[in-house]
Amino acid sequence: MTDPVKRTTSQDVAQAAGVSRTTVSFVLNNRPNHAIPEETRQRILDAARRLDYRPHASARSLAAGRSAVVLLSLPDVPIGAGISRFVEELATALARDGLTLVLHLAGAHGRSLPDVCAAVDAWAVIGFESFDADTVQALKRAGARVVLPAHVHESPAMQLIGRLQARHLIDRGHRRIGYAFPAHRNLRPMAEERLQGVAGACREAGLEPPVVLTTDLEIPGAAAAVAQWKARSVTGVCAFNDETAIAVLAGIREHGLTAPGDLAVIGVDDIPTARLAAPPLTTVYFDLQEVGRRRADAILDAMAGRAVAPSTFDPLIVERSST
Amino acid sequence: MTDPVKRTTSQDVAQAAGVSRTTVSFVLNNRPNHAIPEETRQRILDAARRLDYRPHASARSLAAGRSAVVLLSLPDVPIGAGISRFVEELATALARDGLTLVLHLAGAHGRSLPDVCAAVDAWAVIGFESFDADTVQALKRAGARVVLPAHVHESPAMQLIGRLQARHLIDRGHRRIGYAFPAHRNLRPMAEERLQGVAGACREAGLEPPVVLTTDLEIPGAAAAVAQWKARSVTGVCAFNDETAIAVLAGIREHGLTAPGDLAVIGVDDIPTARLAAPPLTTVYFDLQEVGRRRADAILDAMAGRAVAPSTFDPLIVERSST
DNA sequence: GTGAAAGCGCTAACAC
DNA sequence: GTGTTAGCGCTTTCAC
Repeated sequence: MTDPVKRTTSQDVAQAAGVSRTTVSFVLNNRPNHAIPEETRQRILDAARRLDYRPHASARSLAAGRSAVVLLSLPDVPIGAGISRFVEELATALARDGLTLVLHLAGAHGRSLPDVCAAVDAWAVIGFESFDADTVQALKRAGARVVLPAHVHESPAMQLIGRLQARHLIDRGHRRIGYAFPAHRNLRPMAEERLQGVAGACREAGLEPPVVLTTDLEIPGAAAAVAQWKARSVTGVCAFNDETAIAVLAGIREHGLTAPGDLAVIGVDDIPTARLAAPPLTTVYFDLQEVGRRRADAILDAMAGRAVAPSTFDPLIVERSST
Repeated sequence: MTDPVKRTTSQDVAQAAGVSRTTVSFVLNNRPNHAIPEETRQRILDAARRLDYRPHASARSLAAGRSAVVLLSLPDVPIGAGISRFVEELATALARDGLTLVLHLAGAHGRSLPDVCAAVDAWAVIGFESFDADTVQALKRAGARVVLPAHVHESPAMQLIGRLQARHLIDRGHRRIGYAFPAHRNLRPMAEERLQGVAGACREAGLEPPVVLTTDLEIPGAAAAVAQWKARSVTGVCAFNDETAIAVLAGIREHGLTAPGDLAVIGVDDIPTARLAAPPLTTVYFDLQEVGRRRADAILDAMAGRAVAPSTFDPLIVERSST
């Protein structure tokens, strides 16, 4: 279990190739300045492969003064296919530059992000949400050289989603909009942003502000919200996400009503069960994979000291029968 | 961006406390042998706190010959609340022993697990599924000192889930059982295990083997499966998970039929939308948080060279109206 | 083109 | 009790 399994060191490779460790280092990191003859290069590469040599990460980062680890902080919310693809894309892009991505699940009781950052000696830390200034400072003190939010959940993008939802409803003639706010507290900040977008769209269309009601993921709660919306003549509701939207749909059925006739509802995320809802749920979809790709570029830019391109975002309405 | 922000070193702390680096090291790692006077101890601790000193992880693990990083490999499947809690629990337990947990999302294109293991210089690697012998070897070569599967998705546990589902149906008088197999290929191995359990329960009850049909997450596919089951006089189906079960439910509605009268269905996971389905879905729930806690103990045992306690598992039926 | 040598920040014998 | 010292495995400057 704790057997000290002798690691193969660059010394071993050097010996096997009949050169010095310096030369091995040069070849393996292909340093441009030192023109090493192809013959020697191959000999070293071969030896390394034969011995299954892996540079010791700690030693390497200690000496080089920079690690090759990038840490992504994920919020404590369900990780669906979208985020998975985002992570995948990011990991792949970073791998192309020799960087390795690891994840941290931001949770109440776990280790703090700066702690984790220090523990893995991360060179860059990416957040799915923006970090506040204190966190950024703490991360830098913990050794992170570049810190940046993923921007995915940043205001403009998040607001755009709400805006899109509301506009979809308004375009279909709804004049009184409801908003189904999530009960889960980790979701609040994101929800606030989206709600801003909905409110903005209503304002621009000359409508009253949305009737916002917190909706948990239980039928009774959802049914109560539906009753309220009906009482206040809301005809269409934007839900924070698909789960909340599905709860609203369940609330509608509970009253013996139907969507979209009695109340239209639109979600966000296009989770797999959205299309299986009764009725199939109209929702906003956005390609997190694409976002991941762009984020990776931004990180690479930041790491190279180049200017970071602002991130963009193209959410899309998937129209089904709930609206 | 790449500003070299001088790190505070143990030297700085030593200086501030007026002692040598050795003493600092002893105090901070509270080495038992060297009885250091409380007064000095406090002075050093204070200095460290004041300077916000964090030992450089790479240097530390290089010198100590062991890192404090534990890597958890997560399968490329949606990470729901269950797995999140498992991770939380694990991270918390490990943190109590000074260990830091980071995650790797096993995906097709990302970096391989041994690569990640080497990159973060992980001391232990935990898998959500069992690793094959080759992987274990590769991980050890990559520097992992203890490698162990999380056992969560191991055969006995997974089979138990299927068994439980089938038994629930059989107890309610169903004599012909169907199995809704997931279309997603990453889910196959786990699904095979669960199906084994269902088949076992049928066998024991003297029933014919379950009618297994692959069911994707679209209404047409699910409706087709439902038609088949009806044609083959299946009256109850065990679905691989709740999403698949919800698809089956949608398929049932598509035919103008109802659950459980025309076809009963039972899922696994108790996802939030399970209770919002039409009708609310009966499902198997298991407390991954509890599993995480036990796994953490096992890891600590393994790391301390103690015998690893076998993991156990207590899935539970959440009965709602779909059965 | 290749190698010798000096660290990176820390730990842990071993001396005092 | 505390400090001195020798590395851990690697990178990198500078000399050959």
